[in-house]
Amino acid sequence: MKPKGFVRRTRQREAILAVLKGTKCHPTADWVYQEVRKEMPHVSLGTIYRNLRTLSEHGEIQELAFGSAHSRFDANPDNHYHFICEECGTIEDLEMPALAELGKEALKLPGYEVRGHRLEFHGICPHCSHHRSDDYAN
Amino acid sequence: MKPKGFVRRTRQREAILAVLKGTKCHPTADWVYQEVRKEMPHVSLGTIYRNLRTLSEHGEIQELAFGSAHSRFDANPDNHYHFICEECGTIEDLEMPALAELGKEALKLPGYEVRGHRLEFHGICPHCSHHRSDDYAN
DNA sequence: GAATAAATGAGTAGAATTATCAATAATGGA
DNA sequence: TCCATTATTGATAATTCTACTCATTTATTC
Ligand SMILES: [Mn+2]
Ligand SMILES: [Mn+2]
Ligand SMILES: [Zn+2]
Ligand SMILES: [Zn+2]
Repeated sequence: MKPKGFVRRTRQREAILAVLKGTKCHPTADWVYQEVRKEMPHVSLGTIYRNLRTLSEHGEIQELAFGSAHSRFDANPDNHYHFICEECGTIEDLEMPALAELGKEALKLPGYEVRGHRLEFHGICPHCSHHRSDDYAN
Repeated sequence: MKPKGFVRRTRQREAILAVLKGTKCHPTADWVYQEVRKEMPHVSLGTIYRNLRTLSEHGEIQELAFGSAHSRFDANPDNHYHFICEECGTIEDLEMPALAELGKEALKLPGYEVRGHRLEFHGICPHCSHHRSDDYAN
């Protein structure tokens, strides 16, 4: 029987994945669009966005973004680390002290001038974890 | 004598900074806008964006964003770290192995389910570093 | 108080991303 | 091979976030 909600294999999706696998440049959606268009001139930009999301939801690629795309601001200008909830998007400070060794580790790269680093953890916050167990109780 | 290019102290900027200092929630520009409006109903959204940028350029606050706002995509779904150039925005993979201890460190937080972490270094890439010394040569 | 120019408010513009929906095409079964 | 189903597409409109414009206001120094 035909499963409901399965993922189809389309020429467009294959092309997008191939383009992404063929570069090391961590491209934007639009860059991928321009590349795919060379082989498939009628492809739609919406298709690119849709597939990039689908692919990353299925763990075939990853999206590098800060949570929900738009900027967040922090009154504390000193480097510190954050926990971001995948469910509700809240961002919380971690008490963990900034790791000086991390900077030194990366300084080994010849020619690179490392000025700082950012570390963030993601997962489920206690609040959302609660809600989830409520759901299972139904 | 009046210096040129100095930063003025305005009611709006003070209010924005006060709002930001008064929360731990890492708000968006719009959230700050709604808050400031309660005390200052005629404040403009443009003023909020302008000041948030000014304040972070002067190191009084920090902006949490992924480089140039829009998403980048990566064909490699496994966790690995990146170097981001502040000048040209290029993102490069680091050979550094993912640090397992980091996850364990954060797992100490009770109630949090840590699923992963992201680490990125920022600074100046060799290419831009070159250009910069060219500039000084003039 | 007057001169200066930084900053504001109101509106417009742009860029990135998402939503809509009729048409298309991938899939598994007959 | 043909069919029914429905995930996916292409084209376009709509949103959303952020930057820009410019006349007016206002903080700052003298
Ligand atoms: Mn913080
Ligand atoms: Mn990468
Ligand atoms: Zn949560
Ligand atoms: Zn660079």
